[in-house]
Amino acid sequence: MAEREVDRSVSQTVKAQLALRDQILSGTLRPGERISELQAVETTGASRTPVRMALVRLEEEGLLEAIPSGGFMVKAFSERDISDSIELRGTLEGLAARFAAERGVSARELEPLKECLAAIDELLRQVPISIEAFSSYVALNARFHALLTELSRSPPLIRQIDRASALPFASPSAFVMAQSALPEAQQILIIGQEHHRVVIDAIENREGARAEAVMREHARLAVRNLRLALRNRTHLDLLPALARIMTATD
Amino acid sequence: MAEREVDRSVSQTVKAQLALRDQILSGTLRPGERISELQAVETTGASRTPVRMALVRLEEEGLLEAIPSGGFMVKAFSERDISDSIELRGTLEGLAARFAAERGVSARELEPLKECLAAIDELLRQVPISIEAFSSYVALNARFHALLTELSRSPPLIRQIDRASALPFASPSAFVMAQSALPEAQQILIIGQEHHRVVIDAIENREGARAEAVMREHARLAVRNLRLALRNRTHLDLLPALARIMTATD
DNA sequence: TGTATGCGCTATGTATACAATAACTGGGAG
DNA sequence: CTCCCAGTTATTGTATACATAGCGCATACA
Repeated sequence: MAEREVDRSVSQTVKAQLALRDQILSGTLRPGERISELQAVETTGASRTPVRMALVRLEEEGLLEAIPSGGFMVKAFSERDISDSIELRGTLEGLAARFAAERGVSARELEPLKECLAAIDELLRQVPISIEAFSSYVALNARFHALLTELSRSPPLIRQIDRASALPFASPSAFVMAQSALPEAQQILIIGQEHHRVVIDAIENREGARAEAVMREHARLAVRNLRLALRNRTHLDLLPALARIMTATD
Repeated sequence: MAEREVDRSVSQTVKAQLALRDQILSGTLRPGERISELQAVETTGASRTPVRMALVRLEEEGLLEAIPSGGFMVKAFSERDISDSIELRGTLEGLAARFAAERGVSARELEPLKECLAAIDELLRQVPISIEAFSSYVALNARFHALLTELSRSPPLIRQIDRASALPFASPSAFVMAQSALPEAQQILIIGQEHHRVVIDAIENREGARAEAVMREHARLAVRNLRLALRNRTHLDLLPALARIMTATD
């Protein structure tokens, strides 16, 4: 190669990891397919060492599976896998909410959460919600969940929640995306927002069990709606990454 | 090097990973200490590439922390980190028990669990329990937890529980070890066994909420006893790995 | 004497060469 | 015609060489 002008500001490992993840989520690499290191080297521009590091990280992340005889393949997920992953994240977020409530949170710490809540309230006043408002909602919702997780002040728990959310279909955003495919989207967003409101109230009043319960309910709502959305196969194109990765027959 | 007679049956990466983990847990590498790749190459016998792979995996596992400027250091844990990790695992195992109960488990699948239960019952008939019986108990207890996890039939959940148990102090065995330091060890083992009995009963009767609740109680018992054991600093030498890794001041 | 700057060394990130194994293909025999 | 074995090829696992960035120490100047 002549163009040895690599960008040193970000490591080749990270670049390869991002590029490969993108290839998986965009469908360039299909589930079950073995990933050729050589091919990955060509498409990512990095050399074999950083590519291999990226592959290991993606395996730990859950997007790849190690092949016993060597190498990696793209993992395939069933509908059950996906709903379990959402429920799993909800359970962990429930624990985070409980920790926050039991350990106490200052008003100052709760402020960003309340701002998020208010911003979403504002968006939901529109009927029907616009496309732009919807993408704002997705961002705000992700922020709300991240802030809530932080409130637990438990590094091990935060770490696990991050890991559980790494799978694209288990992230809070995926939850909202799935909802968007349904005709009842607006109502669902409103219910979700009510859950957010209750969890803040529970944390403020140091009601651990209630905070936990509502977050778990929040996740179950997501699971229910995901199932509904998947029944309407016509809506699947709204969830392209999901449709591509969900090929296992359960 | 002249002795180029490496064992090809297990990869150098795995060997390096095991060796480094052992060095961390045995205290050769101390928390906060930067891990030198060169030194790791010398002590493990593998070359830099597998050593680096092992370091990445140990980071994902949670034993190491990446240093922004490059390289890895041994992570330090606080008492809070450790009790949170145990509660975290208990929460996940609770979800596994719930899944098993709700989704139904055949008598044949439950059989190994019941055998485990009976074997532990047998051990606990000894008063006081002997050292050999105690190590059998540790093994049987770990097996019980692993079997229970499997019953959830949820690969994503099983994966997360394995990850949560990877940290040495969060594994079911650590729980028992911590207990062993207490004068009331025998009683605690009996209570733990009662939890095991109840969770099987709940799964058999498809009582998801009860199965979940008892597993969470099981974890809280572990947390409580760990705290008690840590109060008795004289007992800390019974938990050497724990004492070494737990240096963060919280 | 203290601080700042520059030089050198060491350790990490990256690239590539080499070795070994697993898969595939072609040919031969039953 | 099919199945099995062997050879070849391609791909992964491992080792090492090279480049670069960061860190420390020493020296010089204020």
